Amino acid sequence: MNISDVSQKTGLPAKTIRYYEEIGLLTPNRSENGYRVFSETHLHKLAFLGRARTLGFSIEDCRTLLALYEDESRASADVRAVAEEHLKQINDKISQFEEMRATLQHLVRSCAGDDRPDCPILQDLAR
Amino acid sequence: MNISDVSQKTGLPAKTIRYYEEIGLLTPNRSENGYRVFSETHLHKLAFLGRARTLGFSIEDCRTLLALYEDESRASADVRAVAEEHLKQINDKISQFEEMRATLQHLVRSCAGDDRPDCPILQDLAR
DNA sequence: CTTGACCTTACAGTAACTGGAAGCTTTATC
DNA sequence: GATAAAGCTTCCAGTTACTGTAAGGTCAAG
Repeated sequence: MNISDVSQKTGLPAKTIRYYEEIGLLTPNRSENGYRVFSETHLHKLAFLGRARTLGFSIEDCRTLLALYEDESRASADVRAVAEEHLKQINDKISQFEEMRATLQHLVRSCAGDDRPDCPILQDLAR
Repeated sequence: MNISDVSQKTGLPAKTIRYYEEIGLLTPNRSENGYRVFSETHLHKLAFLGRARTLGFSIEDCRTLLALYEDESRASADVRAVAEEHLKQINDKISQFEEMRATLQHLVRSCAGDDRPDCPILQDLAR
């Protein structure tokens, strides 16, 4: 399989697939002309990576998860630890964004939004 | 005022203040020895920037907001438009993170987290 | 007069790609 | 068989908003 087939099947841009190779997440074979050749295994790995990225895992987490995935003697505790840590970070981020949202909503609502210069939003920022 | 005073008063790292100058958000004066000298106005601008960044506005938004702040004849509608757009983006992000959270929570809960290799998390990623 | 704190610039690195240029290979068309 | 279009390659730069580090000038204290 050439890269565009894999791109199409996994939904990952070819650029991204090349990038994943560059950082050592997978190593496709090469045909004589230098083109990358992907196997079913590579396809699975890329799908795995795509899914993990969709769930917000960092590339380094992905590397870890991929290693665990391939380690038949892994402990599920190790996998869960990675996921739990990530979940914690997501919760933190949501909290931060919700705080921003609350403030912004309040400010937007209190701003007339007309052609006059008076603006509670700017007043808040400047306080 | 030297940079460390400003840093202390605004809570912004000196590095960040220098960076803001570099990208043209403010232009402190210089004393003979080359040290930056900040006025009260600079201090206000930096506080403004710090607050805007806390609310998640991008640097480019900050630039726009700062310009509006200094434009006495601004229309509050322009300010509100920036804030509303930003709010929309935050809402999008929250939605995305909440989706991740829901999936991750489910997966974490369904994983035994012991020394056995069976793991629903990996199964999901590999599906 | 030296030590330490503070200031300067300049360059590199971060995360995870993305865009674009220059150039080879393969495939389709005439 | 020539040529053009599509697809592949590598390499380099740019993105966001800083942060770290190095090398070196300046200032206040003892």
